[in-house]
Amino acid sequence: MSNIKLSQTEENYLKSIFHLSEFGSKKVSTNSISKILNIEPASVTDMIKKLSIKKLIYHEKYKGASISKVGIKIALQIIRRHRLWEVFLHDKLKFKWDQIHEIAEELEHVSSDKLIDSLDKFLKYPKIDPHGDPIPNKLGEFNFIDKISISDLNIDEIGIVSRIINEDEEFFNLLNKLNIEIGTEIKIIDKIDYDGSVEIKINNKSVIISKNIAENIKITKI
Amino acid sequence: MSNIKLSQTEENYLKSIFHLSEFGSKKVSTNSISKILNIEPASVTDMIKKLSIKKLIYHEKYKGASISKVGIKIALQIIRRHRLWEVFLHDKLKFKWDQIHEIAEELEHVSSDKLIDSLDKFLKYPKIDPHGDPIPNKLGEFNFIDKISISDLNIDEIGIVSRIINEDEEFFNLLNKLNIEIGTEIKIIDKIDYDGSVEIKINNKSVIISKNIAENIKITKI
DNA sequence: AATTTATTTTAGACTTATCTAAAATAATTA
DNA sequence: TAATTATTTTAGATAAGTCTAAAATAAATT
Repeated sequence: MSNIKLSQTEENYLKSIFHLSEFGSKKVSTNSISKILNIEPASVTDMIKKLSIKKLIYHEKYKGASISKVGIKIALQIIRRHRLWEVFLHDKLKFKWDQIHEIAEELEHVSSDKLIDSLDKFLKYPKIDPHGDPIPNKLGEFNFIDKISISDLNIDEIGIVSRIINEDEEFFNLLNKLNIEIGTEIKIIDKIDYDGSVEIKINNKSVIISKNIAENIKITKI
Repeated sequence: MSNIKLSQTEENYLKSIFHLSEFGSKKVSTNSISKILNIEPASVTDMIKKLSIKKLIYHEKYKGASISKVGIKIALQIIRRHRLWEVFLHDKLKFKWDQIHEIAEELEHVSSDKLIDSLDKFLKYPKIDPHGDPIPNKLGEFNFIDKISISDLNIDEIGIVSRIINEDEEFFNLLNKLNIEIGTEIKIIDKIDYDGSVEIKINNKSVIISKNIAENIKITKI
């Protein structure tokens, strides 16, 4: 096993770099890491050096960082832990959808592999977390996520809500009000050219949602 | 609420001081903390100062430390978290009795009160952990623990195993072999004066256990 | 009681993760 | 392309938690 033991801080940087790199496909700037972690760029530079030495990322001065194969593997395990805990908090402890992220941020750093595999089993090997994001298995494999949002559907097309991007409480409340959750069927009634709003039908009721909302709801076309 | 946010390290020191002080009743020496945490006495002195400033313990130079009311309250919450996670690991994730302590040491520092109260509810408000130690409720109240061990019973008396002190794997395996667990009924057949060994009957089978073993098994007399 | 031994504290140093201010480099704009 | 602006890095400082070596105090022994 590649059992490099990382500090919580290193894990957080690595996870952020992985996310910013879009699954390892892009270079990541010092500034973008700085913003996402709310840490000064100078400190980010230090950590970039540290992770480079450990070969979890590659780095050329002034040219941004890219994540290595090993880095990706570790990042996926951290994400696996995070998402499994989210499922636990939501399904078992009955936490609301918008309250789970913060606690999972702490739980994800508990490092026992046996713990995570047992939790996975206990939860019956879930494939997605409560926001619809895929959960990597212990090998780091996962189902690709839906990239189509409500905005991308055409009039009369139908989709199933598969993933919610925004994790805010306000957004949660809004979706609650609209009766939208993972699995909800949505039909496009009209698309308003003026501002990109979309009229949709849910359970035979039709509502108009803004472009921003429509873009934060990913769907699987059927 | 007394929401003083402590670091993991501070929590570990406080918990150790609480345990060493025997529920706040005794003064605790620098050396004893040093030994239990495997940290040099000089470092312990530093932390004692820090916790004193926060009024979680009292300290007079060269005279040992004693834990304050607030310190006890916080220590009990850390213990509550630890023991609830142990129940979760044992009952839900099916971890063996001797494997839960280490993981609970990490989980206990996840700080959300809501998490712990939800976990408590999910586990149906357990009163004891898998070793038989009492779990404080959210107010810090708990049932007093049995202080009698097998060695303290007289011939022909009967007790129910209520608590296992030693948490080693070897001890776990031994108890497994002897068919002893929390709730097992034990009758004293004979006490051997020579070395303090005790002959006991479990499920109608009688065995002789050493003084040391007998002292590591606490019981409730019936 | 004086000496020896043990315990505790102080002093100074190290590591990790952070910061601010300034310097170096890259990117943008005029 | 030269000047300006933005980004990144370096340099030096700080806080938390640890260490070792030495000094101060307390406890035990002769």
